[in-house]
Amino acid sequence: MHLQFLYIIMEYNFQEIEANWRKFWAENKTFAAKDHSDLPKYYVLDMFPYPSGAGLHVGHPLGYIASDIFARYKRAQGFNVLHPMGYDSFGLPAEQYAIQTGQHPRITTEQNVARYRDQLDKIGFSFDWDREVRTSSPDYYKWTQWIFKQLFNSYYDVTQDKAVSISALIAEFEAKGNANVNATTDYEGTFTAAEWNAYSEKEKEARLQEYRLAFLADSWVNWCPALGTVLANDEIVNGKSERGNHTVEQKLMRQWSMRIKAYAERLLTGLEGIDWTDSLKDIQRNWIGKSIGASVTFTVDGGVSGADPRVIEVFTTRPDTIFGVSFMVLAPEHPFVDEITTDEYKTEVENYKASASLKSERDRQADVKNISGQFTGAYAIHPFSGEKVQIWIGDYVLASYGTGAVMAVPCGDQRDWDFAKHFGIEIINIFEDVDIAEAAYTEKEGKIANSDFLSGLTVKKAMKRAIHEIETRGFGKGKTNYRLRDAVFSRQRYWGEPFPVYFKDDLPYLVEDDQLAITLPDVDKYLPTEEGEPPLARATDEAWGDQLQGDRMDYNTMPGWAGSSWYFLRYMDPHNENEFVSKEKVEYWNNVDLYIGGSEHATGHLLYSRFWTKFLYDMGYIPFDEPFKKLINQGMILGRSSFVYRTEDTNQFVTNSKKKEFKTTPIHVDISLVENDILDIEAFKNSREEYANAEFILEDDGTYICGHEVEKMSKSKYNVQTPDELVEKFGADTLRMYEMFLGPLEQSKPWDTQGINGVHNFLRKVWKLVHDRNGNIIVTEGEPTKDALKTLHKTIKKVGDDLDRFSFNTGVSNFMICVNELTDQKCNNKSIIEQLVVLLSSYAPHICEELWVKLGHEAGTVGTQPFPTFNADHLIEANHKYPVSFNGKMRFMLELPTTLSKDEIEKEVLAHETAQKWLDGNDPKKVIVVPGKIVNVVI
RNA sequence: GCCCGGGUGGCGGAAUUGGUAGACGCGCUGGAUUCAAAAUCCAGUGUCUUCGGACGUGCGGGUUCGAUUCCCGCCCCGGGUACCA
Repeated sequence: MHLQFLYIIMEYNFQEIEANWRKFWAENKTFAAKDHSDLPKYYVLDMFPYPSGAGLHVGHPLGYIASDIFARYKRAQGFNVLHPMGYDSFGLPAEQYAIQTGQHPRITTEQNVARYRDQLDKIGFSFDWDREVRTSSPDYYKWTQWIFKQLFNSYYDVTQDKAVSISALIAEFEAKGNANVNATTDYEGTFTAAEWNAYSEKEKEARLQEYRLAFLADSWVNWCPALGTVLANDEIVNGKSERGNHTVEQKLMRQWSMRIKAYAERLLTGLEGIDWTDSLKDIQRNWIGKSIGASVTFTVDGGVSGADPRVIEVFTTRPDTIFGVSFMVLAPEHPFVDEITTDEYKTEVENYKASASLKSERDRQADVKNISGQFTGAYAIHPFSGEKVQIWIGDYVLASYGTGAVMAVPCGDQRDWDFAKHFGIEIINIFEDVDIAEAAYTEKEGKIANSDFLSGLTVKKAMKRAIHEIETRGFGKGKTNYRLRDAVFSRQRYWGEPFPVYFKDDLPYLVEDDQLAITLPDVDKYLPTEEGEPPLARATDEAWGDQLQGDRMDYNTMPGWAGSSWYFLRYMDPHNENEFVSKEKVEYWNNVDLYIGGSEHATGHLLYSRFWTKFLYDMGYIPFDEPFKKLINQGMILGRSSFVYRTEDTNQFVTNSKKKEFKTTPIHVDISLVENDILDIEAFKNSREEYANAEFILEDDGTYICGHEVEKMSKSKYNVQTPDELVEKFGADTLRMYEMFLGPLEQSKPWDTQGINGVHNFLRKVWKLVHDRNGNIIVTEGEPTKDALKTLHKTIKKVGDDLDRFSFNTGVSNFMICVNELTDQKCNNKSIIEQLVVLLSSYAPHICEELWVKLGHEAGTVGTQPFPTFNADHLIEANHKYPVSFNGKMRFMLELPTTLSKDEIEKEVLAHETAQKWLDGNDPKKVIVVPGKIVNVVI
């Protein structure tokens, strides 16, 4: 017994080895990144986690392991690597917990961070922990507030195509009014310098708010009564809140917003220069939703009694089809509807509006197939033909997109076609030689007909000509529309960044820089006030202390994406008290070379951080305008749930193969009670009181076999695998390699612990290359064999190539092949094993550090060894084994010298007896010889 | 509907430029070792087979001496998005 225990220790005592090296790395700050270095820099970043109470499961570290291997690889290649980690520590779960328990979210967050840190440390990451950031720390959010101030103090100058200080705009207003101003704004009117200078302070500020990049506006927001807060569009899934699945309604509120629309075009074109997957770029492109076309005005016939004639503006992507317009449709909510409706149609229109408003956005979408609408009795004048066209209202036109009105071209748009057919409206065909009897013609090809000056032109030319005519005749202008909306930036929550804003006479004023950070005041409860004010309104004057200014502080807090939009910059200079990042450091580290994280952030974090980066670039604070050069989305690791089958209304469980004989309900069973699908019946009985007296119908061999299913890992499915227990059982090196071995990084794949033994055995084999059974070092000095050199260099090449293309799974395979071959060769040669250890150290750092020392080197230096150099000479072979095919089917192998010419190879092959057999006396029609590859004989 | 991915043994997956399909690992089968079990080691493992071979990468076609790989048409799965004018 005692001997056996010793024997195991001698073999590969990963627990002791890993604990020692973790301590060594921490004490020696082995992975500290140097801010000043002659080496080229490389920045490897993970999306920092929100520290939730549930801790990490095996899916979380997948990306961290990949990025860590890559960071270590880059160090070996001679780069000065920045590889930091931190916490996105503001967020709703800690606040919800505070509401339930009264515990301050700061305490909850600190506890969770400690737990995360402990879990992360166990996996042996090479993070530079001295650079840790937490978005909820005042040292950090001081600068989030500072960036907000910069946004508040800026507007977007369209002519210069960049953000500019608002003081330049004020100077222009004072000197010349807004006549020459070309800025992104919601303001459409004009004023002179004299008018501006006569404005009251309140009026001036109201006007400026319409230009600022961070601004206050009454906006329709997604209000979630259950959470007592506003949600961003991407925090809503299918009309319900992403967190908690609560109902969301529309509400008009005074909110902070970010004028991200100003950056729509640059966010789009910037995608071209960065190495992200096509699918992710597509998601962002769709989200920004650029459409090119024209805005065209139609005048309402006869006007409105006692007022100027109403002019309806529409947006169209097909100005070339303008002669196909046979009616117009307004959204039921369009402001002109009541004015233009004739007395004759008043009742019908009112009824239609009422029924449309009852339908929620969701109902409308679900009801796409049903065509509905109502004629208003009014007509508009076609700008070119002068014909009268009917004006309808219909709920297929959305008030929130474009101008809330469309010019309907039934021959060229399927929805318009359906609408016209349904209501028997005329369909004008303006396409040459196209039949539109059955459906609209939506292709952008062919020629336009029946269209005055556009007739005979191709669609492409007609578009240009149409826009030209529209502009010269004053009916409108070429225009580009974006689906992207400005982002609401305030939340009625407690656990977020307070705004550096106070109000005086209801006007917002910024807190001075030297008074930042405005820290969170304590409150008695983490809920909205009785009057529906945010939780910060509960803070007493004492709680605010000397931070209190003006009539009151801003009671909102910033959304989750505020802190995460710039955190990658703070890692470069985490302790700087005077700047968010120093110029010198941001110029050295520059943007992120490799960013790894989930694709669920495609339209949130990844868009907002690009926006802020472009803004900070415009203001001259940073030298780049894209934050993440290369992005990899790691796939999800799915859980493998186990099921037992209970027969209905009993306490009797049926084994998997017999469950069909009964009426059963599948019940999730904790995966820790199951091994290789076999249920530990005693443990199951003990797991819950209700199972104590359970009865079982077993397999014929007396076991209970569980069913299984692959699904998302979650507590409620009892399929969560934590990394901790695996590190305990197999070691961090095994876990790291196994997670990589599961499959391609980007792919979703099921978690299955069965295979982990294979990887663990691999590491034991590595250990055995250096040790005998008693733990003695057995490496030999001297020249390595040719075979060993070939094995090593083949591996150097493959592992290096695999790393360069982020194929971590095949890298692990290649290590296994290498070690299998060296074991077969009985190779214990020191020079070979040393290089293997250096190569392997990025994947399995603990064991490699240990072996490196045992091979006689200084502790902690394996990571700084240069990546082994590949030498192709070792792979040169005298012979090549040719697969010989007949008509493309492989028939036999033939080993031939690599020096042979094509003709000589052909001769040798045809002379071979097996070839003669397949030829069966016939002459080959053709023989294809690819030297060094294959031979194919065609008969 | 539209836009992206993907479909290969019992399972996870490999095949990087059109050149031996199934590397590597798991699982399974048989054997060695053991009082026994675990662990370890060895051999086998795509399907069918009359043991010659035939078939085989979602389905149907095509290009090619040769196709998992390229082209055309379809089916299924995953993700994104949607009366976006």
